[in-house]
Amino acid sequence: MDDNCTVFRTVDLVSKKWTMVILLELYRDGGGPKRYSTIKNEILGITPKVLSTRLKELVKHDLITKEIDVSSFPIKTEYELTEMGIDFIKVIKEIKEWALRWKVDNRVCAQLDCSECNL
Amino acid sequence: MDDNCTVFRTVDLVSKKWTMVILLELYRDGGGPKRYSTIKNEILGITPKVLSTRLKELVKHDLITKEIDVSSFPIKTEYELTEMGIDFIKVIKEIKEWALRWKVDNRVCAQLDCSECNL
DNA sequence: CCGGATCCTCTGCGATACTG
DNA sequence: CAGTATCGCAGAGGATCCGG
Repeated sequence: MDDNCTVFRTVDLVSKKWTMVILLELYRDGGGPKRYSTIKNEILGITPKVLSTRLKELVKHDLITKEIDVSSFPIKTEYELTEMGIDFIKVIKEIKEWALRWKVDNRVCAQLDCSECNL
Repeated sequence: MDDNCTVFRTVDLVSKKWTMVILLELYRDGGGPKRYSTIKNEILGITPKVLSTRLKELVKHDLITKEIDVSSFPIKTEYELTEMGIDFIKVIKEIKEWALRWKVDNRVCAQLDCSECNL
């Protein structure tokens, strides 16, 4: 198995730090377009540089789209999952199912069944 | 969403670099126990330090087991997926399915349907 | 020999400040 | 508001070394 393998390269892309969390955030609450600042404020602990970097990667690989509204002030940028990005959410759902089967070690998630994530 | 969320923390664990590739390698060829050197030689590009670190993490979180055979010479260590680890393979399979749906961009994988990964 | 540990380098991430 | 600039540190890459 080397970097000529599709799965290998895909894993390398999506398993970068914060990537799945960002995708999950864009999926929550119905999956509509979300602004940079909204994402940053919802994801606790992420820094602007990393968020910016990840968003660019995701746009480049067509998992999300970026729309800039220049007419408004202040400038409004919105990110949204593509069909391909939405389809990837099922992977994260699978991770959630697995985690709940094997690793439920805190009361909050056990009670809520991770409903906060809207998964 | 913060680090009190089970999904959040699980993603942080499994999305570390090389983790999924290692799990996949332990699943290939029937999923029997495999030696440190075998894993290192099969996964092109991984360094001994990172492999060692990831294996420890995976043992700690019960996704794999480590068995040391002191009686033999040279000493033989073998790693093997636990039931929990095997169950996680379905996540990686889901990633493969997704990759093949959206990202088949090289002939090798398109032809082989990633059969080299035994997925 | 095998299964790592060690040392060093270098990219990547975290934290804060700042700008078009 | 949506990022970039800068700095410091942790983690990954590369080579070598070492105990059993």
